[in-house]
Amino acid sequence: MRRRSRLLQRLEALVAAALSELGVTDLKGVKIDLSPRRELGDYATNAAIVSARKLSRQPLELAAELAARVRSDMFDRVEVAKPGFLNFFLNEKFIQQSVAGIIAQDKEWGRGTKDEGRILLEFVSANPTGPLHVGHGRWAVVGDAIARLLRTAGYAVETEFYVNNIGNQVDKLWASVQAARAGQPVPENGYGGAYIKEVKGNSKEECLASILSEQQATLKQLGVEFTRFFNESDLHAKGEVKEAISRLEKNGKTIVEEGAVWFKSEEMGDDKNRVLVRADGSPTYFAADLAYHLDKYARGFDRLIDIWGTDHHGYVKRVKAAVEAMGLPPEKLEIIIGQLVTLYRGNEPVRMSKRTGEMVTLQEVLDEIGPDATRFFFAASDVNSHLDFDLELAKKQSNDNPVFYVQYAHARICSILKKAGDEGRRTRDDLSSLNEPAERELMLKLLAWPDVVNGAARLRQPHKVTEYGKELATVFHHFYEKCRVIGNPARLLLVDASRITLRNVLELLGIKAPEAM
RNA sequence: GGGCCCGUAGCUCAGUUGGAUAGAGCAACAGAUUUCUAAUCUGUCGGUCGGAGGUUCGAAUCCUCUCGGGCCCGCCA
Repeated sequence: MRRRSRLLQRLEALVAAALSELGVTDLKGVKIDLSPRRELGDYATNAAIVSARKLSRQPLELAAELAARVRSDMFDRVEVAKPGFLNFFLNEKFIQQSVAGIIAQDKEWGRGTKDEGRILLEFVSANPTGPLHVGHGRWAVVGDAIARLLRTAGYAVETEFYVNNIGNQVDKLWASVQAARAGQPVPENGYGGAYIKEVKGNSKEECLASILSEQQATLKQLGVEFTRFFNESDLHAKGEVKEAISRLEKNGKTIVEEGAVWFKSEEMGDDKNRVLVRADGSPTYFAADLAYHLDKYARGFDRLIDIWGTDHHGYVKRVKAAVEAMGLPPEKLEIIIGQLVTLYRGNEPVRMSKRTGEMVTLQEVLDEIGPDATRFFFAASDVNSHLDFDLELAKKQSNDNPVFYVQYAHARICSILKKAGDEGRRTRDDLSSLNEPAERELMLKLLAWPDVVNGAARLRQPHKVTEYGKELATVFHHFYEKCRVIGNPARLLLVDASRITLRNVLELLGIKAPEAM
């Protein structure tokens, strides 16, 4: 059973009980949701429509019977509508009491139960061969927002950044740095970016450390902190790469051909077999990555989540196959594939390549539009969608960017509460005077917050939170225009509940909730 | 050739475990401030949900085909 708000849980229980009285115990397909329009009530269920067929009954008739059996002081009335929907009209008192509960819960408002399990979330994992670019920014923001989302939903989450600190790429980096210092041209397949000349350090290791530390500084400025940075070299040092390969060998999943050791992924649905150990005896990136996953599994998490760019999507099948072949449960591993970011300057796409050196760094974007707008912008779109990031627009919009709209609502609230002073601190739980449409809309929107958190966490979609933030700000601003607050204790309580909810929304997104703007 | 993702208003995007009349921001136009923050609000304009079939009481959402765009198919990482 999905975790839901108390409000929805209660409605579900009522509907389930009524259905059960009519002989329906199968709840498959039965949904309870917010009504699309207020004339249709506050919440609605398709229970009668879905169940009618199982009973060979007319939906409208069944709906009428259900409506007669659903009785609660939660709502004033239940109406039956067209195809067979049941529309619930919530009782004012119930809504008001629920809103009063928000203030009591404060920072806990919207949080799930604490014991949902342990999750390891890996994201960004950029190579330490150059500055983070805009694409990394998307994963940094989305990954961090998902981590916060899952924590809010009740999971214990650790976040990890995998550092590929050995191998061809880093050798090429060092060669490129040396060439640049000697005034020589960029080596074959080397790195030609302008930053190469700036890299500090007198050894390969020092260069890597200096690049990594710049990446970390950028991430910190963005407000993204990792539980740990995990070095690929540690896997080799601890013998885990050999361990991963020998596990596959032991399970008969390898074959030696042309001098190389291959993982027999073809027989597990992959297009072809994959090399684990090259003919020269060195392990591939793939082998190290398997060791990394072996290590993650050994650490006892309930679930492992990786966020990868779509350019790695073909890699999913072979990693899952290998995990299974190592004798580990593949269903614990969840891989989120996100679409890439295309950078525009006006109508002109900006090509990004470390090789040619033409790129826009995450640091530059941060310096230009700031962490709050950067975070909101990246968190606001579905990772399944390709993102066109227009630098000029992002900069230009900085004054009517949605993030400021949401923050402004919070600042406005704080201003009101400050002005109300002592009056605002006179906490009375009597909200019974809140009966105007604008007040009701605001209260209902506030009460939806726990379900927004649950839904967004379950689907790993932080953009649902930004959407909710925009909606809540809109409803609040509307309320503000209609209803004078100061001098009305009940409204002050409602405003405080709005403040708490907005703050929790922004907190969940890692965006500041300013008290003044 | 095979695979994954996307296609919704002029622009950027929400809306998919199938629900009722498809939404918002920006842009454009017209308004609102003796009143708690105008970074706000109200109204107008704007749609063959890429296209064609199919399933269903019901499709932007699911299936098939098709068109368009992005990405992948290394003994690179």
